[in-house]
Amino acid sequence: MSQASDRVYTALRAGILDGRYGFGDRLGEIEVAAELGTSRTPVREALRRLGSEGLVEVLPTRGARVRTWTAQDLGETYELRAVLEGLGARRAAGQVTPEVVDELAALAAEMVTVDPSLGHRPPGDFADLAALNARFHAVIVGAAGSDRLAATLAGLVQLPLVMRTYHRYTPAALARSHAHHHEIVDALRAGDGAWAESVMRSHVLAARAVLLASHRDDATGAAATDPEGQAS
Amino acid sequence: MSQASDRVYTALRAGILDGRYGFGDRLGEIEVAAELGTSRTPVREALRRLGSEGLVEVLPTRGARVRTWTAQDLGETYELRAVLEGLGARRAAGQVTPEVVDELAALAAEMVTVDPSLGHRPPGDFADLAALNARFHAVIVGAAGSDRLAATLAGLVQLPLVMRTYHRYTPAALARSHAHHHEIVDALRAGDGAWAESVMRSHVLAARAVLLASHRDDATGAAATDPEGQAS
DNA sequence: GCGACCTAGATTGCATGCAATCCAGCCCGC
DNA sequence: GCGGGCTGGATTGCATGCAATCTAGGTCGC
Repeated sequence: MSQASDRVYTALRAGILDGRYGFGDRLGEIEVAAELGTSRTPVREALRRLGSEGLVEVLPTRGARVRTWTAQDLGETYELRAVLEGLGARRAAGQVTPEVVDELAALAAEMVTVDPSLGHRPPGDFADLAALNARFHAVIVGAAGSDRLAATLAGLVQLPLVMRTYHRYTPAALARSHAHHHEIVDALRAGDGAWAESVMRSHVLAARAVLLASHRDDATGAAATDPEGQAS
Repeated sequence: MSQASDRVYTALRAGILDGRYGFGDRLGEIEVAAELGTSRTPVREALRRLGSEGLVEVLPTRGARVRTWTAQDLGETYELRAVLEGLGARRAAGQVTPEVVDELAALAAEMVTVDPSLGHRPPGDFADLAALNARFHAVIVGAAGSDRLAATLAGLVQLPLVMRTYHRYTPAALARSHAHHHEIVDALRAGDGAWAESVMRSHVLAARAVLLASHRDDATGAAATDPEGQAS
């Protein structure tokens, strides 16, 4: 991990996720290399890697740009997440240990306690909620015990981080999200794969609806550049 | 596409798929570069790219090897294909044009005519059948109209090509495969997404069962190195 | 005789120079 | 005045040299 290539990859990825690089921004090899104090070679590798993950688009002989997302991209990605995370929940239901279920229950409970819309945090402070949510989903995918599934999902779950849409959730949508989390925990504890899969799909498709509605608003109104909050 | 990096990628990929490079074979940068008459730089990029697609595994400071597949890998990959191609079929059913359905029907019919088990080809000659089958699935994914789905599946459909398992299909399994193809065409023509999705999932899971059974045989008996035949 | 260390070879990772390609602006012709 | 072609600048793509790391073999010590 002390490899220069990994350092560049991590730095670029972080820069894209926290908005330091905006959509469509050009990522010149020389420019990035100078910025990170390395040569072009590791930068090239990092850019290609980010390209294969869909965070940047690399055009032959024309360099790399931070990928811009259309409403269709968002819809398709969440459709994939719905079926894949649903599969993960179904698999997890059949083999998850009580300890892991307890951990998920704790995460679901803690998410409620850090929900700004419930007055437990300053309004708009979705950082903790986003982190807990990401962990909740990661634990379930891990419990599914499929490396291939985890690898496939890895390239898909970064998108919501980029979009930072948690701050567009209405209190009602957040309450529904919490309810989904608790229901997923119950389904997993019951070992009911069909139930867990169904709720998880609903959960992701509900997030999809929020994101698409939010994106529509972005298109019509002015896009608020809120630095916090990341979506399901 | 005349880029050296692409040429190396294509050559390595072809070499892995047709068995010229066997499982676990080492792919040294210098060795491959000399073999293809280029320098190490494009070879490095091609290897990383193949690594991100799962065809080779790259270990830090230890080079790349052709990935070896466990039974679990195979099972997981086909499970993913089942839900993803199912999703593709469902989406396609809602928007496919009659012309594309006709093309699929033609492909399904032609697959029957080139099936060696039906006496229309020398025994063991699965090359045409595999090619037609790959095209059949690609057309459906294309008709789904989801770039993101297509990209995700792209990294998954290469595996059956590597495993070359068509030659392990029994005549009954092949007949079932043909029946699935025709049923998928009927479901698409009817615009019935639920039906199309269900059959497609069955189709892929049936292929999964064949592959896993075949893999078990490989483990017990001697592995026949058949150069032809590629699976669903 | 066996095991740990140490050295030598080989290979990957990084840096940098050069060639090819692309884009922008300008100039020329109509 | 306007469009097409062309040249200059900049950037990517490829090749290669050097340093860092790992593996394998041998040697020394116990």
